[in-house]
Amino acid sequence: MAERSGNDEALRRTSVTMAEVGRLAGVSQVTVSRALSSPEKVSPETLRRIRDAVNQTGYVPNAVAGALASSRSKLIAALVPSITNIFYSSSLQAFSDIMREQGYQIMLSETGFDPEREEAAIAAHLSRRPDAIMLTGVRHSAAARRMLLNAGIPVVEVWDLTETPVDCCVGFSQGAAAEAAADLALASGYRHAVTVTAGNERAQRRRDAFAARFETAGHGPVERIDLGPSATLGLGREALAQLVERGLRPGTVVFCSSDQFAHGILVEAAARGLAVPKDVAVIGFGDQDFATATEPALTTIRIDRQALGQAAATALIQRFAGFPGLDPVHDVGFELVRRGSA
Amino acid sequence: MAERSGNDEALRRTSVTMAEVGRLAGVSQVTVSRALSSPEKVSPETLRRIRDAVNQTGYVPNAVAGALASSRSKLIAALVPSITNIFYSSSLQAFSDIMREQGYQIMLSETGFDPEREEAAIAAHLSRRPDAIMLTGVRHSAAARRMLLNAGIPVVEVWDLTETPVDCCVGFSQGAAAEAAADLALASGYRHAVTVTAGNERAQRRRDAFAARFETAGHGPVERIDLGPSATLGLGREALAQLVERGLRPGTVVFCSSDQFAHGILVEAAARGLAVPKDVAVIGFGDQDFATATEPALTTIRIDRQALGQAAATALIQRFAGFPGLDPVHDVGFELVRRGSA
DNA sequence: CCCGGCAATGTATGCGCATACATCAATGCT
DNA sequence: AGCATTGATGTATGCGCATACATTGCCGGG
Repeated sequence: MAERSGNDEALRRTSVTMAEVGRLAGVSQVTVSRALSSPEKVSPETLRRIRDAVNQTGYVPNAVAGALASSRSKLIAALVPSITNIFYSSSLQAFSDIMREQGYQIMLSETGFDPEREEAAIAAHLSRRPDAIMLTGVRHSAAARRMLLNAGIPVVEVWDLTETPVDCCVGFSQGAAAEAAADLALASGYRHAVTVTAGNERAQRRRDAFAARFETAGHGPVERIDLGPSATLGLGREALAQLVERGLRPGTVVFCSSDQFAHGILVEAAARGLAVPKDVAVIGFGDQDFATATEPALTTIRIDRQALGQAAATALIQRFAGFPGLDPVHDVGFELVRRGSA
Repeated sequence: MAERSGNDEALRRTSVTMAEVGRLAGVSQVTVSRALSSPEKVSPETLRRIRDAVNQTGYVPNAVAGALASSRSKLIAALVPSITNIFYSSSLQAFSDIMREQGYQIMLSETGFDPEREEAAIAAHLSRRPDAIMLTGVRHSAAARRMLLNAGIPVVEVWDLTETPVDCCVGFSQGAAAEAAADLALASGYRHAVTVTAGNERAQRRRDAFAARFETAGHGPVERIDLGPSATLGLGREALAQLVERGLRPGTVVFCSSDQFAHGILVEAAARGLAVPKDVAVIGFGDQDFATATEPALTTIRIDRQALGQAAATALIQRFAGFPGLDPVHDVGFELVRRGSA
């Protein structure tokens, strides 16, 4: 495996150690260690010799040994439901960009919205002794919570808020966001509502909050179309098709758990010659990049996913720096963006 | 940090070790090690006591120490250009699902299509002594290649093919895929072509191959619209708008570097009352989930991203098992999917 | 001229585990 | 009965580094 090489001086199989580098530079292992981690503590001449030796041997520090010795791994565990879901991947991207700048690397696992998988992943990750862990959501199995508490490392839970985080959380109120959408729909005079919801708990909480608000206002019952775990344009189209077949009442607004569904509804409406928002109004969720470019543009709930990931990273960094008391609950909010579709 | 606890017996700060578990179970450290890694070598009674002790203490194995002692980390490094890009995230998902089943965990970094960032990420990852590494693309800096070869671990490069992989590669021919699209366009009678291309090297190779084929057939020159790094529906719309302003010739086909662009062109065409494929034909790339649900459905090049990730994982697993000679180059192919848009 | 202080380097140690090897008792075989 | 074999466990060791502490030489002030 990777056996070509040969063109290099450095073709050992057993990897180079600090001690070998030191031997070559005429110093001890510890001086090499210092030269790499705090060069100002080593004389310029020695530093030069050590750097030469490093280059000559192709030395790559063994961070495993370093982590064992120092009990700081510079690794962050990150658990997301799904990396193919732009919600999570884009906030993870912002999160890991900041962490990388600080010299941390990311160990990633997907949980598939499954608490059992999450629990297994937490156990696996904790055995690597990460310096911190990022979780998605605030609901975890009892065993998971126990492991996290015992680990004694900073923990940040993202995307949801709770009064009782394991350590701290960064998110927004799903309920408040959905209620804001309901209020907008009511204020705009829509009197019939349908929810189109993906099969995950966060989306369902929004659905329920939207429906409750709408029905409390005396306009109900809200019809619910619950779909599978993945939010696709095609499923959105089918949802509207189904709705039309069952008889679409004028003044109906459709509240979607993601912009993909909403977009599908727009496409299907266009294909059927229905006018949006006149014949059917649509509210999305997420404000994804295409939301401004649909026809009409999507009214949706914007979550600043970048900011969410950054806030999560910042929370951990603050904890590393020893400000554990700082804002255990951080609300990044949401923004209802009114465009053409509702 | 995570200081609540208290409700548990196990509220130490310095984490439990095998030796402590052993003390509690009345055996030595090594017996605990055996009980966990090969329980069949330990008597049932001892095993029971050890398991009790593990539960009682909330023992979490320290994989860092394990890795140092055994020089097997059960970690896989994975480098992708961008996790928010569904191309890479979905094949990464398939890749890591298989790896997880085999007991491996993933360390992830993004390279942003930047060889320098890639090189830095490779160095950082190799210091963690992963058991293998997955890279995207086959072009790497000289230093990166050297480090990879010196590391002496299996390396798999995905998404592209080359005769000279560092170790092995799994992908398809970008050029052949683009040429197939050009052939379809030519066979369908389109005589003018435009490319709409995102700012990354793989997309550009497809653009060039498409244009070359089209022009070689005597129909040129192919007009090129080169856009930024991210492929969005909005940019696709703008591309068509720009094209129309410059005077869209009848019988034009637009070859896009991604389905997002293609979708944007469909949306803009609809908004302008242009018929697809009559007034303008569109070929996408990727066969993303929405490609069947657009109006009309997208003609596109399908890449089986799942299969790609799985093949990459399989290649590594085979190498672990000691079949290093097996297919250093694995072509997963592509499929031209003809739907309504061209 | 002597001593305190600092800069530069070295020595010793252990992080928590896997692994090679040793021990010991029980068992089977001739 | 004697010996090899096997099962169950223990002892010793070191992976490669960080860290606490020790050492050495040099400089300047009193």
